[in-house]
Amino acid sequence: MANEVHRSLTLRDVSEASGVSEMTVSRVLRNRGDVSDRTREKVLQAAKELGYVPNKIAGALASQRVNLVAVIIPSLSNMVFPEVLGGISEVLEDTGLQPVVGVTDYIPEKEEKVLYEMLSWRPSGVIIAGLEHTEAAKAMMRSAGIPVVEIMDIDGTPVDAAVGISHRRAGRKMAKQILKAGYEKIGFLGTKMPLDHRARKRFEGFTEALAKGGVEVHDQEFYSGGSALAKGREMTEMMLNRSPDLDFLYYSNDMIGAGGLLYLLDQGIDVPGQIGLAGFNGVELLDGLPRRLATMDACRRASGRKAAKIIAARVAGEEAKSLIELTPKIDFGDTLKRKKS
Amino acid sequence: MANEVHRSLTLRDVSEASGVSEMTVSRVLRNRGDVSDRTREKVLQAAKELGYVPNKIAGALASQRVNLVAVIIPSLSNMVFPEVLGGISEVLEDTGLQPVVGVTDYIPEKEEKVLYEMLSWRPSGVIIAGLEHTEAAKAMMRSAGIPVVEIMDIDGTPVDAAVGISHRRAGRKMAKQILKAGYEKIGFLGTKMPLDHRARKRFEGFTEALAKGGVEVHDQEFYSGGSALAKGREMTEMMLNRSPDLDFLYYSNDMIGAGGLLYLLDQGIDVPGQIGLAGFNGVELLDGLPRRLATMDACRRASGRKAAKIIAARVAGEEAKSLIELTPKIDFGDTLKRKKS
DNA sequence: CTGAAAGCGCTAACAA
DNA sequence: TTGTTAGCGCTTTCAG
Repeated sequence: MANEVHRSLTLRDVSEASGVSEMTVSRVLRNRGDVSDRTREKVLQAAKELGYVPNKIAGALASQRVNLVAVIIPSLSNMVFPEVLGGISEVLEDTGLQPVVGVTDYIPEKEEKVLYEMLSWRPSGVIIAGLEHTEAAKAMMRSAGIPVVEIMDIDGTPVDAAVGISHRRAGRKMAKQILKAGYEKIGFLGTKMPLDHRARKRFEGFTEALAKGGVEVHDQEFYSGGSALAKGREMTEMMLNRSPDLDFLYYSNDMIGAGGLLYLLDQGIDVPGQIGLAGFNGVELLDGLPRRLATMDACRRASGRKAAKIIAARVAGEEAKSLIELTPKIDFGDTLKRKKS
Repeated sequence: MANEVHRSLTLRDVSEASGVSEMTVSRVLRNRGDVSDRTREKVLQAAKELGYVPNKIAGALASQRVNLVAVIIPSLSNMVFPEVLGGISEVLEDTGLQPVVGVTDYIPEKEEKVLYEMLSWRPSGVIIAGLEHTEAAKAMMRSAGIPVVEIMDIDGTPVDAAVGISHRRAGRKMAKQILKAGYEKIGFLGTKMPLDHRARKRFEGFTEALAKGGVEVHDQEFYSGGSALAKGREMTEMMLNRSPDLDFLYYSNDMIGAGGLLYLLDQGIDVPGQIGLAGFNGVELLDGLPRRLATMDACRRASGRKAAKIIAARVAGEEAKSLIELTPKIDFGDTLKRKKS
């Protein structure tokens, strides 16, 4: 007993214990087909007593069906992604599908590897962040023969379906509001991540719309690593020392924006009178700060939900819309003047 | 072509395309056994051209080996858990094992379900948060015949192996420091989560150590839902209105502690002179706040790493220590006096 | 170094 | 309502 090699229980064990054929046991355990109440009882009883756990590997191989949805995201520590995941889980919960998460750390090669790894388990669908992937990755997704939804961005060409906001448009929108409020000397602070395409697109849209208003970004600063809040503080200090005449700071995310806000408040600077601020994301996390940072919500939960719905529909053999643009709303918070000064 | 039903490529397709037996193709693709360079070339070439992705389901069924490790945690939005995951991934990365995450939302029944679901994929090991599980869950883990590591807590009896800190001891330790610094009227603020056993144990240890010093918790308050930062602010305000004579506030996590800190600073209260504060966790996220909150680090990354190492060792057939207690360090920050006042 | 045969544990399809 | 038969796509084992 003690030294016995471990062997999982099989249908056969349950079959023998209950005196019912393997096939019928299988039917009971899956709630498929008609089985008499008496037989069902016997089977359930035996399965429970033995502590039988079905082997999905064998099941999947035999049925050619896997109830898994591959979800591939850049990071878990960004807060953004857990929320997307929440939306996905919420919808998948009552479809019999299950999300399985893979993380890429914003590295295309890792994304490719993770994708390959996940596809080798033959999931029923893929939800993947962004529209930028290696050629090999795109090829894999195209030839996998399963629904693929790219989320959180729609500025580009999806492999199959896409759900998300236009970051370019988001950048433009914020720029317009800033100009409208009368700010003129604008600084930008962001992450040093050439591979964060969404941040890049926001920045592009932002500068483009400023340009249309005859304004250009006056100073900019990028960071990498470390605590975002602390970095926001430092960068803001550096930038204002260098360019004391700035009247607006646009941050590529709310965390560094919050750091900047705390710094300015420390310094006794009038926000948004003397300097206005805006971030991006709508992070609920920050709700308790002394002022609410102006921001724009990226529709994370909704993205997750809609993407999951597309997958679920397609898996069920239904048609589903394949391009959904969500519209982020600006939240002026307390750090962006609302009218021309 | 267009209406063709999708069928994944198989070893057989590669075999035919390369003119090499399926068996040899399999060997090449897994780097197993000796294969001549020429054959290898042909196979690799064919596989690449076809875009073959191996079917791990079939592979796992045939080999009775699955390179997956089930990781079961209460939540992804808690920040704590992504860090643990980081530690796990870091170690598993070079072992050929892959973490697969399941989330329980702190609900025992959901934990049981998630566990069942994951075990049905026959993973090579389980890493699960906490020591409290339903009887059924414990039974499943015991009879799965794979290594199981319970993490983030060691106050209890593990099913198999355990890695983590003693939350009871952590609570005691903080209480002692608070008393030592001379605080006497102490309030506690936490989450209303009867199922967060670790927070509960910290609280128990805390009150116990205070009692030894002849002090008891003077006031307490619990919250649920909402932004932790904002809640910390509100709760602190409420509590101080109710009990203005408090001289120390102990929070069950850093986020609400930070909210409290911001509130006190707003009010112009002298921290830590008039009121001292402490939280729990050592959240790097908060580094940019005006003051550093006193806290205690929960060794999250280390827990993940050690747990993964135990799994990896056991999977490799090696012995591995099965109870590892990590020791959290107090960080006094700027909100806890260091000597008797 | 390469190949053929036998199954992994389950389910689809059909038969009784 | 229940049982039988034949695989699913791969790897193990053993034979060349």
